[in-house]
Amino acid sequence: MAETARGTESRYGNRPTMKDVAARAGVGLKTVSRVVNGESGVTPDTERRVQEAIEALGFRRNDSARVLRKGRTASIGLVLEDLADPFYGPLSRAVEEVARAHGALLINGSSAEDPDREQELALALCARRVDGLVVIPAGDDHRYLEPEIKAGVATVFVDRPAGRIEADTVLSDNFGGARDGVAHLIEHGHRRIGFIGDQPRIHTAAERLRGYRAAMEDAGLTVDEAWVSLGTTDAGRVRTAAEAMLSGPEPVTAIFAGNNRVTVTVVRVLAGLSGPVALVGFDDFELADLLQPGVTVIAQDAAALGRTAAERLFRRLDGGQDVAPERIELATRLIARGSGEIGPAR
Amino acid sequence: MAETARGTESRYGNRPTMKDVAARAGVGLKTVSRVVNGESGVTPDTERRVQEAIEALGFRRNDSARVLRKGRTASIGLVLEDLADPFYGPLSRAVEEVARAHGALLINGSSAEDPDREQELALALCARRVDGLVVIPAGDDHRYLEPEIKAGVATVFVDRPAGRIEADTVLSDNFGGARDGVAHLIEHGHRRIGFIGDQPRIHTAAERLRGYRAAMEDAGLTVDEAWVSLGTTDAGRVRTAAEAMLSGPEPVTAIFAGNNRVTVTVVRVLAGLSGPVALVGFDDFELADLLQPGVTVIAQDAAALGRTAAERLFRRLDGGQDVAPERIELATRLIARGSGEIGPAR
DNA sequence: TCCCGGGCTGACAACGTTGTCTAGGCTCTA
DNA sequence: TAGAGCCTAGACAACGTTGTCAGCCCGGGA
Repeated sequence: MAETARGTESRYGNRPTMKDVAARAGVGLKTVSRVVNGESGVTPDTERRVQEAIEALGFRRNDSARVLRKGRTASIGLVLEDLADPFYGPLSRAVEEVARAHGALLINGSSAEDPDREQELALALCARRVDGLVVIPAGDDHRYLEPEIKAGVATVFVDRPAGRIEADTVLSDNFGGARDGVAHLIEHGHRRIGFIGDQPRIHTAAERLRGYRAAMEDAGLTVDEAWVSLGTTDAGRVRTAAEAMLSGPEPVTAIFAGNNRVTVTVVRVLAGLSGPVALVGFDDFELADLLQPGVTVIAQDAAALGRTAAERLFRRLDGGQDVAPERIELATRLIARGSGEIGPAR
Repeated sequence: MAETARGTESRYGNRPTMKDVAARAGVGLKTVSRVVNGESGVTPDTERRVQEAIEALGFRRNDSARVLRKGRTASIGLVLEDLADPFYGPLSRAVEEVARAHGALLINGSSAEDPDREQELALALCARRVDGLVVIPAGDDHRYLEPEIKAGVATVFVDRPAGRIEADTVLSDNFGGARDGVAHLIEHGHRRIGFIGDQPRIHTAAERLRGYRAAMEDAGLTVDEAWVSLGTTDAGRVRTAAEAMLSGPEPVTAIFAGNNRVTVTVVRVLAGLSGPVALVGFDDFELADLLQPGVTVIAQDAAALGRTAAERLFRRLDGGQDVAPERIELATRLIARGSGEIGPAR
């Protein structure tokens, strides 16, 4: 009825652009841009007219176009193993907080521990032109990221080191933590100690196993290979492994569990047993203190890992493109709660 | 030394574009586009030349530009309360899986239970032109999303309903679940039952309280307002509340905990007590079965909430823009483990 | 009165990609 | 052998925004 000549004023699925706003406010395109971005040099009266048009049309700036023009997306990517794993929640959250403090958005995805999926995800994030990337590696060859890093994508690896490329890395002291945990069991009189861990191709698993062996060796103990079990961390596999090393003529009297999932399964197995078996687990978990007995753990600080990595990333973005890659290792902490202090049955 | 006339071949921070690839391969721009997108109509020989140029330059398509041209981003946003909360991990993961199945990327952010931050985040996601939005509301007024929804952003609310707008919503049966849980305690002989919940402005908290009151009323019991405590779910507040209702001349003999964080804190309080107090908590949590006694809970299926919401969202994106908003309510399930079956002390 | 300077404003190109359209070369058939 | 038809390839505009630059208008000083 009124002026229909104006064009596509917000047809369904057809969002208004600055051009529409400009037309409606009777100003130039660039003036709208100035108002939207809070730049100076616009008369209060003009600004008001533009604001009204924005309001009326429900305009929102298209950041894709903006990114295209400006080159930076103000977003970073996070590739982790599984968001549903309680270890990664706090880590992810910490990264997000740092990103937020730098005005960036976090895009994340789960690799499900699959190297191909990790690569697919990381490259998809690069295609969105994230400014930086935090990666918890699933694979062990990251040369596919080389062109991206060279092109300026700040990249930091967390929890596990990058494979076959130089890059910033933030790790926990997996070796030292495991060694301390096993030493703790040895101190309490154990000689036959089992180790149940994740697949050996995973760096953390390998390091923790190394720590186990080192502690045993330091104490002059020989490891019976029947005490060592590596593989997936699903409950069935872990249960079988635990039951195997707890039975037989020379059963282990203590178990070192290689990560939180393993620990929980082992707790369940031990709960069905009569005799006392000692347990120390890598990774702390909620309620560990409320179990009977409380579960002694090697705690790593997931939030600190995330925070450290993200801060490193933004330091690189804020100028320091050419600093040499660094490897940062965070200490672990033994939290004694009882399960590690059980002496061996005689 | 050789041909420098070619231009900016991948200067640091200056990524190669299709134009660069085209120049290097000696073909037209559009041909590169065809190869990159796997379109047909390119000679094997030409394709090989282009692939080599891509490889050599480390080219990767700029999705920002692509999005700008095509209109769809193949990404959806998730606004939730806190990624570090174990309840949201599986939910987020479920949304991600559905998104992945539809070839979309998930961008998520935490509102930290702050309505302003929720709005800021949701609108930032809209500015990135996500195709859809899954929101776990922190605020109770979502009219700010109206222009976005009208413009075609498929939006689904989860866990709590949208405020003051019509939109798809996926909820648990908070009222029914709480009523069942409290009825369970009443069945086991309790008459004085406490309720510790989240802030009443949060929909789930209000519904659960309503369920509590309904169960009490159904059983002909009067609620002493000293038994009801609502507020933040930090451990200090909850501990104080629990201790208050457990002391005095007429202490409660059972507690219904309004969510997982409350439950855990209450478990800790009860662990320090001598007398038996019954407990039922809303939300299941890992290891609930391993505590002594096992904790009886009302379980909701976080993954199903996320999956249902995401599927609804994509159904809307894949054509059904104009279906009327729907409210889907998922059933809860009482899992009896012992703590709810304790009879009242006499 | 004229000129100069400063403050607002808008025209225009560019960012990197994709859709459309046209040109050219080839094969196949009559 | 000529024409039709198909297949490959490239030129060009457009997506929505921002940086650059030039023009306009107004007030003040000479």
